[in-house]
Amino acid sequence: MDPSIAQLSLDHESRIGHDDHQAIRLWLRLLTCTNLIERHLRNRLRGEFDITLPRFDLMAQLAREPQGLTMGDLSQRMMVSGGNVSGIATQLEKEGLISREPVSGNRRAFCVTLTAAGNKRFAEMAIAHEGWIVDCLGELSDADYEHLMALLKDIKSGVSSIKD
Amino acid sequence: MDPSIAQLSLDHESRIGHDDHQAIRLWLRLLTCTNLIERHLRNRLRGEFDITLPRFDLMAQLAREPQGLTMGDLSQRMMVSGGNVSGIATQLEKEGLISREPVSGNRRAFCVTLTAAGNKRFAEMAIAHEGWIVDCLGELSDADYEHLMALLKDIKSGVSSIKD
DNA sequence: AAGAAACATTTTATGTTTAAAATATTCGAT
DNA sequence: ATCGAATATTTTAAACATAAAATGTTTCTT
Repeated sequence: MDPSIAQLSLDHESRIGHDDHQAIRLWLRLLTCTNLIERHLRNRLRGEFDITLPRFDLMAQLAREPQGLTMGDLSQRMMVSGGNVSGIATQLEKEGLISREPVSGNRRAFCVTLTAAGNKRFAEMAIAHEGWIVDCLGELSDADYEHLMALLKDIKSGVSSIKD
Repeated sequence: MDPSIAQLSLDHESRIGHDDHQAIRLWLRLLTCTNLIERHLRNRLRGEFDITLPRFDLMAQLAREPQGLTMGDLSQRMMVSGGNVSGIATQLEKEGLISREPVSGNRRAFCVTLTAAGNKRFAEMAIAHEGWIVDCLGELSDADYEHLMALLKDIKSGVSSIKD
């Protein structure tokens, strides 16, 4: 086979060589799947709602907590740095989708909530978003869903237990 | 249960509500697993070799193609934009790990290859890198590996077939 | 009550990533 | 031969991400 043509696959698995190990192959496949889906969601959110995935994620957290969350709560739940949340919140605030108000009794913290406009907008987006995910993952049988969830749970707890 | 305490999990799955659908739960777990592993690899590469994951990925592509790749090849294989590859390559070139040379017969393209120093450095990193991945994924049985690979393959081909 | 430590957030500096514009080259169809 | 389309790359602007420093607040210890 012509070596210049042999390796034209377009994803991360193109990185593997024939004698690499099982774990690397699995990792690259996992990475490819996640990246493909994430990119799809990003493009859809951008194209249909003119919003980025991080902004959507922040709104999703707030949608589940009508009483609001502090910046620190958001940072923890989104697993990103506080500075990052600060920047994303600033933009959503500028668009009128969230509000940041002082917390009575703790002048360090802010209580972040969806505005009425933010709630309305998120409700529209959430329906579409769920549909896109079903498009990506909906072909699996119930048994496959369960098995995949279980395997990923094992991986997640394993990785979480690794110290830096 | 106190609702203010009920949802303190620290990952993307904190986003799910009790009546959300299967597909969303699976997607969030997939995302969490990938992000945890990716973050771990990033931190390790930074801490032990002072290199970023994208730079490592670019070198990994070149390591498999000793005759070199064009910028466009790299963009396709790494599944990132050309501008991105351009920036990453500029940095690696400055560090003396890759070289960009004109292609005879096509003055638009550049042939990118690992330098001798790049090859040596990559060989060291690749061994450590594989070890880290085994640390993250090594607890799975052979049967689980195979099953997970198969499930992810189905997802990958399904997502790939979705048009933008 | 005073000082130290911990907390909550923002700012700054640096780096990654993308889309889109700009530049330059090659190819193809008249 | 030349005009236009396609190709290959770089540059630019905007968003995202982190770590570290800065700011202000609260709590703990003495």
